[in-house]
Amino acid sequence: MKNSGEMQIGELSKRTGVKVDTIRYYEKSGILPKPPRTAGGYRVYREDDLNRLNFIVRCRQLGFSMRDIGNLLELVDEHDYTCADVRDLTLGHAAIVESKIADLQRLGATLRSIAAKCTGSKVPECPIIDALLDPDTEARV
Amino acid sequence: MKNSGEMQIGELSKRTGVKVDTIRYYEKSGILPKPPRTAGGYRVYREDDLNRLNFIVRCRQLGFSMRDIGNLLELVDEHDYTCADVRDLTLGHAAIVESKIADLQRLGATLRSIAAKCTGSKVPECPIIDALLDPDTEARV
DNA sequence: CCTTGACTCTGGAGTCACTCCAGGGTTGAT
DNA sequence: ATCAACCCTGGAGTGACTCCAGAGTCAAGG
Repeated sequence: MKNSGEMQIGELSKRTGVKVDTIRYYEKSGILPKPPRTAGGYRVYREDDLNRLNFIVRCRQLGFSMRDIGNLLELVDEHDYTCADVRDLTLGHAAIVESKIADLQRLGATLRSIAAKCTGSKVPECPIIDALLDPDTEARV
Repeated sequence: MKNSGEMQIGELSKRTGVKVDTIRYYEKSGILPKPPRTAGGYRVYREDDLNRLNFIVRCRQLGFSMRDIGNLLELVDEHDYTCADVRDLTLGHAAIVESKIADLQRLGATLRSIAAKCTGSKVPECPIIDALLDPDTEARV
């Protein structure tokens, strides 16, 4: 691609770190627009697509679902969002993240406490197995 | 089921909180043994199955994958595990949990910091969107 | 004996967010 | 002319379920 901002899917992939297959998947899912094609049927992307894809990547890294991202992009595309809409989405997501952290912390504590009971010996009586078999083990997540 | 420990799938489901479909899925996946059937083809379960299923539930709640659980149960079934084997599996899993927690904590901090920039006003310029569009936002997970 | 309703069966499809593959076409350089 | 490196499509696979349609089973009531 000689032209300034134009590239094909491989370069877009390299510049965003998103796999080629995944880019096509995003297109099929509707969060990336269908790009124009060359005579040979190759997709042609521009800087805009690069930015949009980077946006998607960042959202995914932050744990937003594709549905969330779709909503976000729809708002952006329509220039019809309020900042409050977006903040709500973000804070709602942050709350989910918090509770996941709490769950995992309880989980980690349980795992460590049952592992700590283990002597590492070769006997077939294992406190970990026992703990897992015991209905009273605190293992609520 | 008049007999002491015998029950069919619905009761097993109620007593473990595992959906009927999921129990059948566990059977198909090989971590629950194929139970005997009545003349009519209904699965018949006993207390043993209840215990095993509770074990599975507890492991799943602790975040073990079905593959892990399969390995664990294989060891148990063969009476051929050492306590150290099991501890290794548990601690390996605990390490993964720790790193997930760290990831989520970074994630939560990023979400809160970008949401904090938001005024909630109705203007279409949104600091959250800007932050997401900005390639320098620290959003590594 | 018949019907009703609650239960169960199987096989298959759907979910999410990709990932991989086979079997082919395009492009640019040698 | 041929070669490697790219690109295309459609379909299948992942994990851990969940849901469904359409059919069969069983116990109780009329």
